[in-house]
Amino acid sequence: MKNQKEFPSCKTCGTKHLSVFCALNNEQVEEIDNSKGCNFYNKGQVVFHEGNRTNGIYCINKGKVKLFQIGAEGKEQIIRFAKPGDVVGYRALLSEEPLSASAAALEDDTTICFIPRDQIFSMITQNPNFNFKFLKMLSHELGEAAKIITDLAQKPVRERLAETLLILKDTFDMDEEKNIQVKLSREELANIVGTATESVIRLLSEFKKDKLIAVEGRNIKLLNIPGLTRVANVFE
Amino acid sequence: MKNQKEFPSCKTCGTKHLSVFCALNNEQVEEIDNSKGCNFYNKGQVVFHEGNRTNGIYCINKGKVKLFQIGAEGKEQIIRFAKPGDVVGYRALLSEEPLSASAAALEDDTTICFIPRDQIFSMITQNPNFNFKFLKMLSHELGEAAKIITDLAQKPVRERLAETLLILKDTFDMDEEKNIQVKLSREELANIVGTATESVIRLLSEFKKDKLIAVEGRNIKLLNIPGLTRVANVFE
DNA sequence: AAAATTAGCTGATGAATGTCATGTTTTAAC
DNA sequence: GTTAAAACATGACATTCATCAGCTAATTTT
Repeated sequence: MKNQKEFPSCKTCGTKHLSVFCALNNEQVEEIDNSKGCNFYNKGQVVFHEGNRTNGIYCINKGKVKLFQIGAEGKEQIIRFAKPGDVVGYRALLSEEPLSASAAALEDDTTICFIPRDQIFSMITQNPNFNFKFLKMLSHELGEAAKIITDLAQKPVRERLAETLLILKDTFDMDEEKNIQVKLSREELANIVGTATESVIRLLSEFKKDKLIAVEGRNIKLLNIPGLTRVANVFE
Repeated sequence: MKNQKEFPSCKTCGTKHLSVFCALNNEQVEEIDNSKGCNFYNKGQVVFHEGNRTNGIYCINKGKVKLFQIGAEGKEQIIRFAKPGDVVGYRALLSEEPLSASAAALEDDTTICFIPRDQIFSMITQNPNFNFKFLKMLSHELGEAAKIITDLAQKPVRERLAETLLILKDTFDMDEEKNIQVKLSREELANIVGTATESVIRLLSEFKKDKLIAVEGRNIKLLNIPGLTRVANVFE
């Protein structure tokens, strides 16, 4: 029963003010809290499977999650990441389509709440602010997806890897020593960039040689962010 | 004043039942009709520019439109197409971000209505069905974008071109003789697939040699759809 | 602790595909 | 109708990058 005491409550959830749920009033938070379920995942464990139906949305309370599709040759393609306060599974719920991606925990003790469909739909209908949060989140994501499409279609692997490192930095932040606060395998990096694991390994060494980054195992330190930005060929 | 007589009315618009606007009642259609504007575009003319702000959404009444971003080397990347009944510009409006893509007419006499922001927002708030149409449209588009990302990251050019032809068929239909009902330059095809114009030219000849398609100028006839599907390596 | 598995690394090689050059055809402009 | 411009086509070549093989280091399992 050790996990029992860590079972989170929406009322005291520190991620609330960062998430879509910040649009809810106390009464509505109470309602979510009563209807939600919560699960704990170790690194690598799958939260939901691409192709299945979902009956609610998942809210990350603790830990990190990757969203990925399995492509033509059974290869994983990482589409997106989620951290505390982020929700996943909402795309499938709102489109009433099967899940377009699988989700897996990136860390041990990843804690994820599940809010059933009916609560979400009723809040969307009742609370226009909550509704607009979803419209905004979806349309923002769609814009991000379009950028990724253009980059994948036009930029070479080297630039895409540099950009991926910068995106990971923006998503998960750095500590005081400029370490990106997420640990990914070379293979996972390759599955974001859309390249082979060996190419990631070689390019990381190049970046290291050029003093753009420092690497210790899965720990990546961004030594020269303007330099990386130049490599990534990012203007805006 | 020749165009005047072709100025469309929402009340009689044949595309209404196909579009998000099918969720509106007569009174609301009337309101949209009174507030909307309408413009005519010739082939190549730009409807809106990436990076600008939008103050409403665009509804295609007649003709075809491409949505594209300009990538790193100034190269066009086509993100999506729109045909009568489709709306464009809604992503930027709902996210309150600048337009993430430009839109240009693919045919002469393309007719596009503009519905101002306030009407859209007030209908979303008033009419839950209309609201859910947008949620569904956005989340569906997001799913499509994820598929495209995985394909761009993992499939070779040959497969992507075959898949593009099949997607164009699904989007714009074929006539009785299996001609895809949209005319694109080789360069535009390249800008969907994410490849060089020369590669598209070569691969189209290969498909032609393999009796998968017939080509006459910009007219592409799909002779063997199961064959193309196999080349595209599409399962679902 | 030993064995086995997984992850990381490096070099060699070849295939896919982008680039460049050039010519031809089609379309648009005058 | 002639000229100019754009689109299409093809060959030669260069480059990027994936694949394969083999090896070492780090984890995990037994």
